[in-house]
Amino acid sequence: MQTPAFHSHDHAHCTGDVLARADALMSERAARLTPVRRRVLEILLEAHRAMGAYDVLQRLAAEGFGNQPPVAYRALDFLVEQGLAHRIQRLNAFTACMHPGEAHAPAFLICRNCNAVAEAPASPVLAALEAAAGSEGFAIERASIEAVGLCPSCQAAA
Amino acid sequence: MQTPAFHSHDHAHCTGDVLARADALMSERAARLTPVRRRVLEILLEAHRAMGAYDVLQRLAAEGFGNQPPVAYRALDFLVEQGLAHRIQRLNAFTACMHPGEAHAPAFLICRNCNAVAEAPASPVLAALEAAAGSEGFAIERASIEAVGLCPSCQAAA
DNA sequence: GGTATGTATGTTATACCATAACACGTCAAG
DNA sequence: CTTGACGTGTTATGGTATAACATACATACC
Repeated sequence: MQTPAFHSHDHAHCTGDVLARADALMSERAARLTPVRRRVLEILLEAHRAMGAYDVLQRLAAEGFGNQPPVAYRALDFLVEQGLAHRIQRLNAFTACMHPGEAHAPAFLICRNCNAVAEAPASPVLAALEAAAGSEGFAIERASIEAVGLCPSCQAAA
Repeated sequence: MQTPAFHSHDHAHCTGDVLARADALMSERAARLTPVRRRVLEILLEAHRAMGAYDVLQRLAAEGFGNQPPVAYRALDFLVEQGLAHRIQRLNAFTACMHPGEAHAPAFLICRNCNAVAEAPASPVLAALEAAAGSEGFAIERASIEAVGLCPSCQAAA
């Protein structure tokens, strides 16, 4: 599977697909995809774009879950730890991972016009970064690679 | 000049050197390195690590400058625009650029133990990222590449 | 079944990060 | 000497994130 990218796609299908794989992954590990956590993942998948913690929280509260920040942050942190979601530093926001389970070093392409976020294949990027870090004697544990620019649609519009 | 890295170095020298080059750059352009801005740059250089805006503000206030957040943020934003400082998204913090003027795509190595931050040469990383983005039709304007891990000293200590 | 233990959720309170909007001062151009 | 651009100071507010504690729920073990 290539990256989901900015192009149109069968959204219901990709959402269901990811959820199913999330369930499978959580059984494999000893992790529990509780109602709040599952719902947060669904919300992220439905939105299909980066959402702030407080946006997620609002949705949760409207559905009878707790309405205090920690409720959202805990679920989001869990999803990030489990590789089911990613945090976009640049936007102080979160987005569902579109191919959970696969080992992947995420690189994000953020459109500054429409705010869409795509995951790009980042292995070569990571390799280059490892090389640069290695020559400094630095041991990388996690990396975040985020690019801001214009997605294809917004380039066309301009 | 290679990256400053995590190793010991003549700190007074690198600070003075960068300041001198900042002055030169500001004359070239039509930009003004006013007292507040210059002082903020000095503070960042002296600290030689990432500092939050409020940390900088505290220092400024103690020296008779304004003590409200915008004072710090405006100076910091100016320095970032001019390429004299960088924002570290991961830390909500700022750090002085160690080689201003030189075209450079910054990649940051952040030690999770001692919080030191080094700039690593990122051209290859950037190239790989451009390639990945290009295949999606995405046009990169700015990128932030940040790695969290352990610096050499903290690896040795562990 | 009952109970202990760990984990998840809910809630209060607070800390931290960032910017909008307006007032005042200064300096150079006209 | 006035106008306009820019920089700084200040008030107020908005957005992001977490510490700390209380409660509930699940599972495993007796």
